[in-house]
Amino acid sequence: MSDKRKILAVDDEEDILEILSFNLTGEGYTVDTSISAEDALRKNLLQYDLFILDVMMGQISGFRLAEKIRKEYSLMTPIIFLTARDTENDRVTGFNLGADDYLAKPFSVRELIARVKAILRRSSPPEVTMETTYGDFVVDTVNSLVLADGKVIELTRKEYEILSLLICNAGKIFPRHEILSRIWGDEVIVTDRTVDVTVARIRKKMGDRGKMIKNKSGFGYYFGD
Amino acid sequence: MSDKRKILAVDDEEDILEILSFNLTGEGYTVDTSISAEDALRKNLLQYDLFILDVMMGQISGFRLAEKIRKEYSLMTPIIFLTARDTENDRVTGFNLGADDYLAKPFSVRELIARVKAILRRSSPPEVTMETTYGDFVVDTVNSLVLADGKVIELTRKEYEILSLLICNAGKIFPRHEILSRIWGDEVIVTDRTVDVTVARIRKKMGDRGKMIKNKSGFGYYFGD
DNA sequence: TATTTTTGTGACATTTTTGTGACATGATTG
DNA sequence: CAATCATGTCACAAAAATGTCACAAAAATA
Repeated sequence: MSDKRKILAVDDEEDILEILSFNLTGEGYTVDTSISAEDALRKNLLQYDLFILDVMMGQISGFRLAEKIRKEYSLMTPIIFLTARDTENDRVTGFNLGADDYLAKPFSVRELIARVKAILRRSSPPEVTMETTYGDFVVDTVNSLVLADGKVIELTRKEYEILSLLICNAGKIFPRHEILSRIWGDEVIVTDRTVDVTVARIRKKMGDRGKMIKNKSGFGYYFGD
Repeated sequence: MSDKRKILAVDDEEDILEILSFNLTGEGYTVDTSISAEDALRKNLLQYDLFILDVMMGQISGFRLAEKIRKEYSLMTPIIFLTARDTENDRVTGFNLGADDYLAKPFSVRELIARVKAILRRSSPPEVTMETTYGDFVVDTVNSLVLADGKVIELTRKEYEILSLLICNAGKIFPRHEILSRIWGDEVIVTDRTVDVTVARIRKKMGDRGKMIKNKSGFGYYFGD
């Protein structure tokens, strides 16, 4: 996997695609384009680091496509919606889907690039490291596994994400809202306490080693011994 | 200096302020509130990272207040306008002032949070490792730690916030009410003496170095040797 | 669709932190 | 050098944060 960021732009206007492609390629990104949502769905969507979706397209709207992407592919991959409409309703739908940003047509190229950069900068850098080790713990980010002393700890999705986050940043304290934001995403609203319960479950599955997930009252959780 | 984002909400409805404060605090932001524009102008507006302004308020409207903020304080600090009216005209006025967003009442808490997050994320570099040093003291604002001679001083939340405030502004004297306002926020009602007790606790945990937190009788606390 | 697994929530127990009153000590003012 | 006010200290109360469990809701799977 190259460390170049890959973007998929979907719009039913050839011109727009060209503008996007030309300018973002110029910034050093790899850009693929699709003239329709259907077309986009034929691609391997896992490969992209960012989606730019037009809201109004033929059969399947940008929102519907986003829904599909979130549901069937990466939950965290950022999305920028392009829209001419600026009604309250559209905005809300976008945010609830987990959109990271909105861009109203006609947009300035400058603004577009700024947004893309901002978003990609904060979304995690391309996976160079596939294994992180701490003590006798190994986090295998390729297979989404955490091993303790060579043995796999059976974790569910959320459990894995939290534990790997903590181990990969051992020592660093993560406040609840930070964990929520990173694992659940910014738009999903779940109680803070959900984190506690999930951590409790992880600890249980870790048996004795569960103690290594520490809590600093008032600050958050961290990993260490 | 904390890396927590500070928000000032201004609305003439007590209820709205409470909703804003409660929900945004829950997301990890520090929230101050003002019941009027006049009240808001009495605060140090430079400290905030985001303003949420009601458009329709008593003497001075949200727009006027925004104008003042832009003119006399930060030009770049984002503003979210709350408004019941949703006419084309208002929108334009708002955006011309440099408003970053609009939120029509009644708004959904979910949407509010999504907007705030989106705006704040955009407006600032995430996690720049910030370390302030004074003598052999180091304040690590990313991990919320204070180190003395390389060793971590175990502090609770409030303790940490006070100590880091003092160290990061070593030499500057902070009157009690200033500390209260900064750490506890403006609405909370706790005795001045609480500060004393907390300082005492910090001093104890610092052992010998506790002496470095000085008090100037009648003025307040400061850090130095 | 039915079944199983995962995730989210409320209720309650436990632990940690924070706040307060009472009193001691020290500083400031006239 | 009183008288007064500000600060230090302690023990305990109140509140907040965290841990834990049982169960409901939602999602994944068969």
